[in-house]
Order: sequence, then structure tokens, then C-alpha cells
Amino acid sequence: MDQKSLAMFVHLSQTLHFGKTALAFHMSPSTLSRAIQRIEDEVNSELLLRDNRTVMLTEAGRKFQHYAQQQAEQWQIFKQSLDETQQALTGKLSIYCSVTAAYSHLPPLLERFRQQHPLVEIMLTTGDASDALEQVQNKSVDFAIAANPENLPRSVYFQYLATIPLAVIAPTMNCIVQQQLSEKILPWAEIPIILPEHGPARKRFDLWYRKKQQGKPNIYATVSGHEALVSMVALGCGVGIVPQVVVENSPVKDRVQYLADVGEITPFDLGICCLNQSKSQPLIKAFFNAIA
Amino acid sequence: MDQKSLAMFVHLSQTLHFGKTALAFHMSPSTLSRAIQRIEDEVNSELLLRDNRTVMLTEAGRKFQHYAQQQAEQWQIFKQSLDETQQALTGKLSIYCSVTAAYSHLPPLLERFRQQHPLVEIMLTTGDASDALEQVQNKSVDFAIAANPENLPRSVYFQYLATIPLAVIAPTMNCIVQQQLSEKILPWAEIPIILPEHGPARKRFDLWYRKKQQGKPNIYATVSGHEALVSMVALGCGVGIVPQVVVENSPVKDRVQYLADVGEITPFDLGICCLNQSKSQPLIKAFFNAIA
DNA sequence: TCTGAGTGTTGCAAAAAACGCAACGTGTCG
DNA sequence: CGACACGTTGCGTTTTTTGCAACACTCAGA
Repeated sequence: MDQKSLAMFVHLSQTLHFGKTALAFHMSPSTLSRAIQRIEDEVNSELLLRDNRTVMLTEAGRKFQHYAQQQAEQWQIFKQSLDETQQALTGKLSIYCSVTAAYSHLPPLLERFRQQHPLVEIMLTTGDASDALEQVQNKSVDFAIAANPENLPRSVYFQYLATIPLAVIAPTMNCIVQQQLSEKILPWAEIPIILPEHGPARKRFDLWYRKKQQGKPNIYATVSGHEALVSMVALGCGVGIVPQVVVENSPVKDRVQYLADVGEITPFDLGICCLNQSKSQPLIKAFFNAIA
Repeated sequence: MDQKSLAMFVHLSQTLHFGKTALAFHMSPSTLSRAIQRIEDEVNSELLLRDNRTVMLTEAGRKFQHYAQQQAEQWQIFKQSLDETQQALTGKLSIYCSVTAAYSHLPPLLERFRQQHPLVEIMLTTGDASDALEQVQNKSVDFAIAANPENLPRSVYFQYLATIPLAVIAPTMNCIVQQQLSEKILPWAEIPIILPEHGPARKRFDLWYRKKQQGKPNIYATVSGHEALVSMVALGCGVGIVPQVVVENSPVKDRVQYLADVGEITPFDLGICCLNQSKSQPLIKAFFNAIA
């Protein structure tokens, strides 16, 4: 019964829903189910009553919930007390990510790390998110914030950060694209489209467009870097597919609009990556430890 | 990082000796070593400094020790609070053990269990400890207190209770045996010997006697049940080999003496046994839970 | 009554973790 | 220097955990 199991139980005792909690912890419901069974077996009491439709805490469950929360709290206190003791690490840590990630997801991570290890020099490089994994594999950087590709190379470790929904965006200004979009049945084969050169967003597009069965897309341009893509859309060059978060952090945000009713585009998982082989290095370990 | 690992660390932080702690937890030093490494990895700090000769706590180690002890305490409190909630179990639980075990090792186990489940009827059968495992496999009883044979059947579960040292005993009264024992070089081939019919003590004797290379032993009698063996020795029939604890609980204790300098006899492990398949039964689980 | 969506659980095979043994490196003491 | 004591590491084996797919069950709406 480790920290993680306890956290899972606490979460579950609040949602009272195996599916949701399993999702929150990025595991299958069966795994969660078994983990709870293990706990119940260990304390030799039923903690949750499940009747195929609802889940509810038993009396013992409430007590365990209290115990688990208390546990987690003390664990936090202990870790914090360690931070005080821990002699400061020094050195350089290089990180690669997109401009957007540097705005949206990196700051909270770095903040906690720098608080614990103020002497470590952070070297941040920004660029096309699609190149992130390559940068890690090259050993050009220690870490990268990257999307999880379907086939993650064996050599890299991936720790989930967030789920990134994609969106189809169009210019708000009056232009040819605008007119095409105002038609009843969208002429997908004609609308100029701007795409990422490669990377998960590109793959998502290919999949999504094929579903429409509209023949070949009219690809106006491919660009490297989602941020540039938003600019091009804003300029009226065409419609594009990008992560929502990129749009929201874009200075031209109000010159593009989301296209609704374009069908589901499966979001991708954003995470922090490093080489498996370097996971044992002190700075790397300290970083993961700080963001955990 | 489970309860057991924490307990191991606490023990180790007191002994400061991997070998001893490993022994105390019935595992190999390597397992303990790795468990500690896992913990250190998880907290990302060295907790113990080992320099091939000595082990000492670091500052972080002291903090973790405090945390671990606190953890264990809260776990106890939680379990106890559960006991209050737990609706009383009822039924029968049958246990088999030797008369000596019923005196020496059973009472503390039963006490805790009966406190939690006063409605469960305990059915205790005493007999030769060597038959204990058989009784369990027969399903004649739910539990038995038994010695761990070298080749424990797959079907039975064994939980360690104590290490039982064996001793060679002789009568204190004046008799032939006395005279033989007073000789300078003990005439082992002539001294009458009383032995358990079978079981671990018998095996230990065979091994021990063979080491002496004195030819065939003069076996005066074989008896079933260690308690009876002590009686026969007390009566002056010969010397015998039995668990020390049997002697100490014997009413004829002062009519026998331990023979010193007879060489090492490897002690055996005493434990509580049940069928693996019955470990999931509520009463059985409750019992193990109570004695854990 | 039937169907379909939404739940949690279980059989199974694959993957991961833990274990013990044996060998090793490194100190200490006679 | 040689024997010993102690913790660690390489390696093959065993145990545990995992996710997928199939299942069992309930409820809502046709």
C-alpha cells in the first residue's frame, strides 16, 4: 500500500466513480479496481460498496479516507522538511519546449524546482514542439516538453503533464476563406489549409480529414511551429489545426475563431521527457522529484 | 514504499546492521539492501551512510526515521479504530499444536484475536507437533502451529513465529547414563538415546549424530510428542534431543540437565500454518490480521 | 419487453518488480 | 599476508501488477 494507492483511494472516495478516477490517474479501470481490492484485502474490510450502478463509502471507508489523507499530508511535510536539509545542487539543466509550453506549462514546474535548487542554471530553448523528442534523443537537451507520439521510443521516458485538445481555427477577417466557410456545405476540398510540417498535430489532421472523405485537402502551406501557424491563419491564409492552448496564448488570438462542429479530434498527451538512461542523474532526479 | 519497508528501515536505523535486520525480517541481506535503496531513491536522499564497515544515519535518515515511526503509529491507530467498527465475526476456528506450544506460543496469539472477535469459538487440539502439518493438509484443522520442514508443501502457507533452539538433555538422577556422561570421552555409541519418532527434531538429530562419526547410535526408544520424551529422559532412560522450550515448560524440568559442548544443532522455525486455499476465508483472514 | 449505454469485475497473457543465491569489492584484525 | 565480516551487484527465477477484452449487471428510453 504505497502513497499512490492511497491517493487513488482518496480520489475515488470523492468521485465515487471508478472510470473517472482511473482516467485521472492514467490507468485502466481494472487496475484501479484491483488496487482497491488489494487495499480492502489488506485492511480486511470493505471500504466501498459497489452495486454496479453506484459506489458509496462504508463506515470503514470513511475512516480509511481520513487515514489516507493524513498520510499524504505527513508525506508532504516530511518531503518539505527534507528540502531544507538537502544541500543545494549546482549545475546546468537544459530544457527544450515550444514557445507556448514555455508560457503555459513550464512556469509552474520550474518554479517549484528553482525554489528547492536555486543554484541550478536553467538553459531553456524554444522551438517547434514536434522536434522536442529528437532534441532529447540527440542529447541536445536534458528535458523536453513534448507530445506523446503513438510509438514512444524505448529510450525515452515520458511523464504525463496534461491533455491537449486540438482545435480547427479560421480567420475572423473578411477573406475568401470566410466566404467558403459561410456556405451551407463546407467545400473542404477547396478551403486552403495550413498544417504543421510533422508531429502529432499533423497526424491528427490526416486522420481527421480522411474521416471526412472529401478527397485531397487543399494544403496552402505547411509550417514548423504551431505559433507561426496561428499567425498565418490570422492573416487569412486559410484554416488550420493547432492545440487550443497555442491559440489562447497567441497575441493574434482575437483574429482567429474556432470552428465548431468539425468532428472529434483526439487530443494528445503532453508530458515531460528525458532519456531513460539519464533518469538516474542527480539533477534529473531532483527535477522529477520537485515536480512530482 | 509499504508498511513493511518502513518497519525495516526503522529496525535498521536502530541496529545499524544489515545482516541483523535482514535476519530479523527473515530475508536475505541483498533484499534488505535493495529495499533501502528503493526508499532512498524514492525520497531522493541518502538516508544511511555505509562504508563497508559501519552504517550510520544521515540527517535525512533521522527525519525519515521519525516519519516512518509516526506512520507506523497512525497505522496502528487506524487498524484499532477499524476493530471497533467491524461487526463481530462468528463461527468456529480449529487449531492444532503441541502441548508446549499451547503453553508458550499460542496464548498471546489467541488473546489478541479473541479480543477482536469474542464470538468465535476456538477449538484447540493438542498432539505431537510433528503431525501438525498433516492435520492442516487433512483439513482436520484450520490452523496449526508447526515447525517449518525443509520442503514445505506448496499447498500450505507458513507464517513465521519464532526460532526454536534444540537442546540435548540428560537425567540429573544417578543412573547408568550419568556414569557414561562423566567419562572423559563420551561413548556416544553406547549412551542410550531417546528420540522423536519423526519430524524436524528427529531430522536434526540424524544430521547432528552423523557429524560425530561414532557409528550407530544406541537408540533406547522413540516416542511421539516431545513432552513425553522429556519425561523419559527425566526417568533416567537416556539422553534426548528436544526443543529447549519444551524442557522449560516441563514439570520435570529440574530432573533433566542440558548437555553443553555437544556441537551446534541448527534450530528450526516455528510458525502458524494453514492451507493456502483457505487463506481467503473471513475467519482465517481475521486471524492472520489479528496476529500480524 | 427489448435495446443500448454506462458501470465495475474477471480471465488471461504479457510486462515489470522483487527475490535469493553466489560472486565481488573492500575494509579489519590476528 | 590471509581469514573474516559486511554491504552491494549480476543474474536467473518467481511473484506481482498491468491492460485488454469479455462479462455481468443496472437503468433509461423506445
